[in-house]
Amino acid sequence: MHTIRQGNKIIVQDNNFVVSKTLECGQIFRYFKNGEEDYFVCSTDKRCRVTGCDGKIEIITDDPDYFYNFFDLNFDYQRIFDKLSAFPELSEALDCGRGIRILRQDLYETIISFIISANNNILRIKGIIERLCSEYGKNCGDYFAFPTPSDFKETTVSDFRRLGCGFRDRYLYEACMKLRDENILESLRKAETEDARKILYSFKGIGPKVADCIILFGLGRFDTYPVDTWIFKACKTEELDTPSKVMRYFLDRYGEYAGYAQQLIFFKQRQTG
DNA sequence: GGCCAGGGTAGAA
DNA sequence: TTCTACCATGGC
Repeated sequence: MHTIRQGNKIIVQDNNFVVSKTLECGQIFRYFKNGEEDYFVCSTDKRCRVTGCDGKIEIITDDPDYFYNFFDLNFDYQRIFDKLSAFPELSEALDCGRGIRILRQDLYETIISFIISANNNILRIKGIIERLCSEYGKNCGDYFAFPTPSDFKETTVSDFRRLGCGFRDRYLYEACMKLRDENILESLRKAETEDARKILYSFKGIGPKVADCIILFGLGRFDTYPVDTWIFKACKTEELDTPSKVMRYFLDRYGEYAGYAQQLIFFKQRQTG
């Protein structure tokens, strides 16, 4: 992998980076397709345009430092492919999902987004988040920022309901209150993964699956294995007949790369049913 | 018109 | 600790 920075542009030469797979694998909801391998991506109050394929990607943005970290461009995924190739059951998922990078998303934005994701589908999650941004986020010209905790200061439970959040309305209201205390985010960043799970379980609306998504996408840790309906369908056996058994088994099997293996399986399962 | 979606909570057993 | 009913909403 090789990256070149030129002003407001980052050029990435990497055969293990496919823009469409990275954005459409369910880890992020604020992306907008312009055309083939051509997207706008929003995170917090920042935005970039990502284009390109065949090993050459261009990222155009006013904040190259932010998106260099966001796309985790110091990290070479070849290492993970080599490690996971040792597991024969992953060979198809590795072929299918090659090119997915795990984005280093903003922790607070990830917490809110994945509370919304519970028992929901990706299309609707995107719609809810866009309505939250346009109603409460800062106007940045031709897009809206993700609302900060203080932007939500006067948002009521019924406001969340009105914007289509459903039964998650009170979870979001309470989470916004808690997250106005910056110390929680710092505690999460400093905590060991198992302790981070416990902190996240103290939020109403966050259980095992959502917590592991937040730790994977918001803290960038791969010692996670979020089990949603797709993963459960793909992984269940006679012995592994509950989500918690699936989670424990594959956390142990794939270890420090479990989160990435999970993402490959999720992607393949959604492609092929 | 039921079924399903990046599930979780509360209460019961 | 594990089982069950229930929770809003929109696309299919």
